[in-house]
Amino acid sequence: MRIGQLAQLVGVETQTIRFYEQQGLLPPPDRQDNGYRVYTEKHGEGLAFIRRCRILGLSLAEIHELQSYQDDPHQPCTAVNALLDDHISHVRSQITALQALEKQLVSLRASCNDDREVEACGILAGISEGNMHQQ
Amino acid sequence: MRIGQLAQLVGVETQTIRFYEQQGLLPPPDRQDNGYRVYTEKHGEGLAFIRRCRILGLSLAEIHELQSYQDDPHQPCTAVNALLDDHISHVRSQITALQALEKQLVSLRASCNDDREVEACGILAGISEGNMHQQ
DNA sequence: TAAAACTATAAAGCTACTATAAGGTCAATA
DNA sequence: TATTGACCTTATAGTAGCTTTATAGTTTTA
Ligand SMILES: [Zn+2]
Ligand SMILES: [Zn+2]
Ligand SMILES: [Zn+2]
Ligand SMILES: [Zn+2]
Repeated sequence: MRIGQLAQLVGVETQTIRFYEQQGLLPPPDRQDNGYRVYTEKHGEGLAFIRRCRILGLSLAEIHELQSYQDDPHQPCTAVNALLDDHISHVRSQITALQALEKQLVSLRASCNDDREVEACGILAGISEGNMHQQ
Repeated sequence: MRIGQLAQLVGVETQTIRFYEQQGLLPPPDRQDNGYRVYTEKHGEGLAFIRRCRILGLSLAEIHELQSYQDDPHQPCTAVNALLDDHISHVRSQITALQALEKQLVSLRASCNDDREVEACGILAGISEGNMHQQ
């Protein structure tokens, strides 16, 4: 299987596959005589794993960590679970921060209607005066 | 006022100030004979404005846009209000996406306890098998 | 006077790709 | 046979918003 086929199979661009290889997330495949990469089914599984992790918002570093656990299958999986717990709390704190931000933005938006000049814009005034609620 | 004092006043690093100048967000200040930048109060206000915008999650491009409106104070402020509306909807869609992600992560987390080997980890199995709910 | 603290520029690093450039390989076609 | 087109290769730069590093000159302080 060449790189283009693998890319289409998993739904990724070819450059992304080379990038993962370069980052050490995908093992370097064999090459044909002409230098073309040749992939096996295992590479497909590895790449799909990476992509599903990315969809879950895991960083490449976190994925690398998960892969290192997979290489040691008889260890307890405590670290895997902890990694996910950490990630969940990251996501939750992002949500909290964005919700606070939304509140600020909505209240700022309420300080202006559409019938003013820039000079009198309640939004610009609100930002300039710095009367923003601290989070 | 030199760059270090301005930085301390606004709570920014000196490099950040130079960066904003380079990006065209802060007007280039006068220089002393030795080349040191000399800032006025206006620069302080401008920098504080940028920082408050950043706290509100506005991009440098959005800030630049706001500044261009400020340069034309007798235009109607419709564009300012629209910019904020757009930004609010960006933030809201981020929140929605993250909440969906959190759900997925929590359900994945529930598929494992702490007393397994990596081989049998419900989380790694869940990711590998790809039985993830589509968003 | 010499060290500490400050300033300057330029360039690289961070994340996770994406895009571009310049070129080699291969099968099918005119 | 020449050439088109689709595919592959590497290397390099761009994205956002800084932060870090390197190297060097200046001012302040001990
Ligand atoms: Zn994470
Ligand atoms: Zn307005
Ligand atoms: Zn925005
Ligand atoms: Zn587990």
